[in-house]
Amino acid sequence: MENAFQRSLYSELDDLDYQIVSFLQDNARIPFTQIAKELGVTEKTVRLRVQQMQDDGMLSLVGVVNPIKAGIRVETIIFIAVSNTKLDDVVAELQEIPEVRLIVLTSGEYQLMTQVFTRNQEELSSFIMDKLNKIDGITRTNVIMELKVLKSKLKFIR
Amino acid sequence: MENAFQRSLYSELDDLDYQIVSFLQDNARIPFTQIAKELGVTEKTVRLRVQQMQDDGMLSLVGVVNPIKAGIRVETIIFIAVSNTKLDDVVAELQEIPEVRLIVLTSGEYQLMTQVFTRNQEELSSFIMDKLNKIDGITRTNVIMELKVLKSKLKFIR
DNA sequence: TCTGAAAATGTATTAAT
DNA sequence: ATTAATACATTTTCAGA
Repeated sequence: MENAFQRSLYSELDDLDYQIVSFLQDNARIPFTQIAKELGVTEKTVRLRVQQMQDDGMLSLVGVVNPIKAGIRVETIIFIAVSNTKLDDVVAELQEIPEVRLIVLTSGEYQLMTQVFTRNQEELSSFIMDKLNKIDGITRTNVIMELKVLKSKLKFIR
Repeated sequence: MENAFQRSLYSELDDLDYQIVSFLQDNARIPFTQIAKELGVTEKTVRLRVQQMQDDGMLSLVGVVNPIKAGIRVETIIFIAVSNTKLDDVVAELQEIPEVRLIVLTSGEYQLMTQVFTRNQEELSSFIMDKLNKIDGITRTNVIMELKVLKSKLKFIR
């Protein structure tokens, strides 16, 4: 019998993978048997595909905590310019700071973009004064407040 | 008998919630019975807490696809300045564009920060030329390439 | 806490490339 | 020859009361 789910030469995920993923994106704990029934394959097949995708690092099934609900009221983007010879050191220091959720090396006038979560303004100001400003090698920063998230498409669509 | 898991006055999540969450952050499909055994509570308690946290919007159990593995090779941050009267319209248009993963209203010289995912440079340039530049009301943009993610702490830690 | 129903797991087998 | 899908038996988990 013909297999309706052809694995593409060019994509790492085939039709079946995508369909399985689309269920799991909504609910990571949906029973494999239910996915299997909806897609007309066996539960074992679904389980195998999910396992493979996880092993390949394509798919993660994770619990995510809403930072707002967990008391994070202030989210900021801080761009950081660094003297070139100190970049590694600065990154190493930033990596140790819990308020720093994200560090990205970027093009443009600042080498680093960071996202910083704090419970309130006071925590932000003490982060900047007591931690950020004490790191050697930082030449300039640009603090941008996140006022409101207007769109967030976490789900991957082909 | 005293309850070892005190619900804090200041946090919406108590100790038990955090411990449950820390298991689910690693593996959203871990059996509740296993969490229960590790924490010395009943499976029912774990199930109830997870249900409550999900109902309250604190916790989501989701499948996440690694964009790199799914063919996304170019990630950019695009800051967008908009004439004030057109902000809503611009946001509405951006919301319809699939390459735009994230839109945040920000302080600073640009009102909007967006994150844009494309498969390659060509897709990025056609996004900018054919979509972004055709939106009425945008006065200035600043395109920043994400070169490398150096830290990404998705997990919430108290 | 208990219990039937549902789901997940493990093994062996078959099919496809 | 290797990889994936299926069938089925067993164990575990789930979701009520």
